[in-house]
Amino acid sequence: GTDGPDRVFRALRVQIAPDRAGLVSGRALESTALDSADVTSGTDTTQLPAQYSPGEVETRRYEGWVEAGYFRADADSEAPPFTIVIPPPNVTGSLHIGHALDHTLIDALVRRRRMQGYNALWLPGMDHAGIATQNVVERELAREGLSRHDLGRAAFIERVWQWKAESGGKILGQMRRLGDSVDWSRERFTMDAGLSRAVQTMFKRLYEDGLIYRAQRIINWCPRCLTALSDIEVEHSDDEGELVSIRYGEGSDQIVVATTRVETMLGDTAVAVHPDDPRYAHLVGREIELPLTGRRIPVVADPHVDPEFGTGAVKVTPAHDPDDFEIGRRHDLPSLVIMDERGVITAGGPFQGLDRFEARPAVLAALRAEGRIVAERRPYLHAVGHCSRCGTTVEPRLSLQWFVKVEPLAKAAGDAVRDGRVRIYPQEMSARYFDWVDDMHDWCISRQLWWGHRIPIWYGPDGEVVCVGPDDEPPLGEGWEQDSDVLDTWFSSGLWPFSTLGWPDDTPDLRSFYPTSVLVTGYDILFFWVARMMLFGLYAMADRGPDDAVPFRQVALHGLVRDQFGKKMSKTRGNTVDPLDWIDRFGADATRFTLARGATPGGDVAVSEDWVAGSRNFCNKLWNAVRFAQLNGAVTGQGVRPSSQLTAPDRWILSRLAAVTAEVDALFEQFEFAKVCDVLYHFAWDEFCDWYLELAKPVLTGTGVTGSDEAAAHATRQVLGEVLDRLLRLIHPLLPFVTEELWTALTGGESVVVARWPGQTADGATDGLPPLPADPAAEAEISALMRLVTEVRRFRSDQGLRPGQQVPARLDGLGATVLAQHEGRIRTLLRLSEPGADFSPSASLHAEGVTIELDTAVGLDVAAERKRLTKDLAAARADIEAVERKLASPSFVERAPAQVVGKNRDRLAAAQAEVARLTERLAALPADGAAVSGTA
RNA sequence: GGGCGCAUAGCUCAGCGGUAGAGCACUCGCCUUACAAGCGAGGGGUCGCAGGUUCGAAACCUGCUGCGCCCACCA
Repeated sequence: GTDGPDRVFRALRVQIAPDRAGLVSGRALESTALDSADVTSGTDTTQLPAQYSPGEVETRRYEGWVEAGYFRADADSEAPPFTIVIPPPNVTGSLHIGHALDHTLIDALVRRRRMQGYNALWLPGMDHAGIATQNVVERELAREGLSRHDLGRAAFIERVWQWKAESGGKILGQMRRLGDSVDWSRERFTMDAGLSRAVQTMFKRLYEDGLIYRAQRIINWCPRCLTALSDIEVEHSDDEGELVSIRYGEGSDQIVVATTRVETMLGDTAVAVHPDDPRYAHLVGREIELPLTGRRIPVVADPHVDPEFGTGAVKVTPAHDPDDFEIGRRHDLPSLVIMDERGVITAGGPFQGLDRFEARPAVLAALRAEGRIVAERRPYLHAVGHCSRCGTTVEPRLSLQWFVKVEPLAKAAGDAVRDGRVRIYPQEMSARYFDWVDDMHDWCISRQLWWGHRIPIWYGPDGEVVCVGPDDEPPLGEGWEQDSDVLDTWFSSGLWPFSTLGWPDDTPDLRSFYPTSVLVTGYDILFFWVARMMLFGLYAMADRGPDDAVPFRQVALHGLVRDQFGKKMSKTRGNTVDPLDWIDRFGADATRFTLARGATPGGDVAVSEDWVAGSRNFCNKLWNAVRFAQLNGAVTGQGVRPSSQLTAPDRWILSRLAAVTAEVDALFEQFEFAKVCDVLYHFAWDEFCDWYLELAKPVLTGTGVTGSDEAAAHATRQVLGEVLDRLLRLIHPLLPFVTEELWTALTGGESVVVARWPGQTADGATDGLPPLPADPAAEAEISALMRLVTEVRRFRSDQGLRPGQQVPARLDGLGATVLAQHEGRIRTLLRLSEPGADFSPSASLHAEGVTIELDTAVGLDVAAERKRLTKDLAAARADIEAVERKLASPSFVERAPAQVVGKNRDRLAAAQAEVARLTERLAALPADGAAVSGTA
């Protein structure tokens, strides 16, 4: 009573029938026995389909893995830990293609470590994303004609939780589709009770250490979101504005100031000039008239003013400009607030109630009417800050906020990278990190929002301020009230590497899995998130000592996903990609491979549908390689015979696989995902499929092989099985689904997810796979064979001969040797069925290589051949010239490494031989057309 | 305004001191009994420009040009 796909599965195993393969694993036999009905239904119908269909496989496999508990880490394990915490996606929406990239890379790292025998934990979770989520839900409410104030704080928060349940569920579903091997038993959310405890604990510690303080400051304010923003939540862009010069004062007491924000003049409380500026020395200390207001304001001298810029005089608006605020402090000026939290003028008078952008032209007009405008420059490009969430122009605003005193924390965060306790990949990116960490302003952490961690501060009726820890009782009684603000969402994300493991409690998870191993994320949140985790991790976990307090040992940064033209993806551009769409149409593996394949360290990834199709084709290639292996009775689990009993192609492919395995290991350690993909892709496709399988065919089918003996065939079946077995394991971290489907079918093993990695294993893991023998001799032999075959094919193609048509060739030197050893294989590769004839070793063995002889009697094209030979000759001559020039230089011979000189000598000899051979062949060619007689 | 990075085949990119590479696209020939989502062969690049260092430069240095990105309180 099973469904179709399962049948295909068992059928696969049936293919490894004992009579074909000789031996087969017990599991495969069991499977065979389970469903004898299918076995008898005939081999033709029970073969693997010719194409891989990911859809059904992926969901079935994923659920199977979760049920089997493969992704669950064990805090009591003896094995060395490997931990990655997910960069928690915002609950605001769904995962985009950038997440898919991030998850693909993380998953590949985690899966490899798991196979290597590490106690691997990938901890999943999500971020409550304070302002972003609140905005989304508020927008939703707005569609119902409601505002959050209509609901009230408690009901609104309830509503956000509801929203989180839906949206969060969607995200988790997407992660399953991607194949993320996360430990679902450890899923976290930044607003969980446990994490809230961590937030409160952290706040209290910082507060008690004097690292959190409350102060009246000019902060970035979003008049739309109605909250403070931190510096990094402000995005600057060069916007068109106007630079207006206004005359303040009258007669000899006049001074001209320039501003881009005319309307703020209503709040001016001084004019500042440079102390050494002779032009205005006489005015310093005097009061002049401020237009439109009837107020008189002082002229002060402040070194901040640049006498070179504009008129050298600055209007000072302490309540609405951070610089001016500082000047105001230095000169004890009053701060006059002329705007409310929505950016509406509250200064009274004719401008009362105007929005800041309406007030600007209105004030300008009024000034002009009084003849106060000296000059106007427009358009005037200058940097303007915008809210990173909604794009609204940020308004500097004087208000009472909570801040983290960053300096001591940032110093430690910088040092951890400087002295190598945390390594950033690629290293060049650490420069950016230092730029920021070494020059960080205090961090404004209070937000005037409802969705988030409430600031754990209570104010008493008599001005008392009490910080309430998670285990403290909040002060009760008349007049006590909790601060109404919430914390910046990055406050809780900064705790993520340890709050998720149980901190502040000393849990087994925290002991086992902290510090985490690698942090994988896009360079775009290096400042937002990575730096904050460094700040907080080093502080909170300081009792572990400097080495183990770090939140992660390595930071692997990747880039942004871009479209096929390298353009940034954006909704307005309409070039965004939904990862689910690609997964539906091409499969999760193809989607993952496409992303991984472009992932150079720190580099952006350009993708398009064509590339995904290419990756899908690769999956299909693997599928068919296994199909081939099945049909030919590949054997796994037996290892391979000693080299002396193997054919050259067998030894060659094993040797190559050994090299590839080592290469892949080294590349993974450097987070060179693109190269890992490249190496595996070319090994699997070019070397294994295009050459090895073709070479194995005659052995396996017993045709065309000298002696065609069964022992050799069995040895090759073992090699075929062994190579595919290991290859699938190597690719599994990148293509988890196909490899699982194929590996279990091929080997009868339980799951490749928990199969042992073919390369390096964790310290203490004793059951690694034995290393494969390197065999340089076999590699040389087979590459000679490849050259020979390629040369003949090229000739055939040049001459327009049909495949399989006899080629009149003479083999010299190595060519002859290769042919003598591999004639059967070569005949198969060249589709030459008849033995002997025009294709045989020649008696003339004057040099290495192949000589193809034109037989005009059968109508071969002399002109084409002459063209080819001439071209090759020119290339060879150019080569000689270049190398000779090099070798003629005494300084080259003296100074270049001996190896390089030797290589060049070899190259020269080879090129000279080539020229001789080509010259001879050219001379031997009949005149064009002349020899083609009527007898052809 | 400051800092960083990039300019290599039609497109996207790798190579970063010793014979110019990949994928896709393109041309030609093939339904070869694993795969036409395939097989075989091929064309295509004075490595942005100008100097310099070196026996040797796509790679190192300088300048220029053209693009990105990050940071930023110059009114």
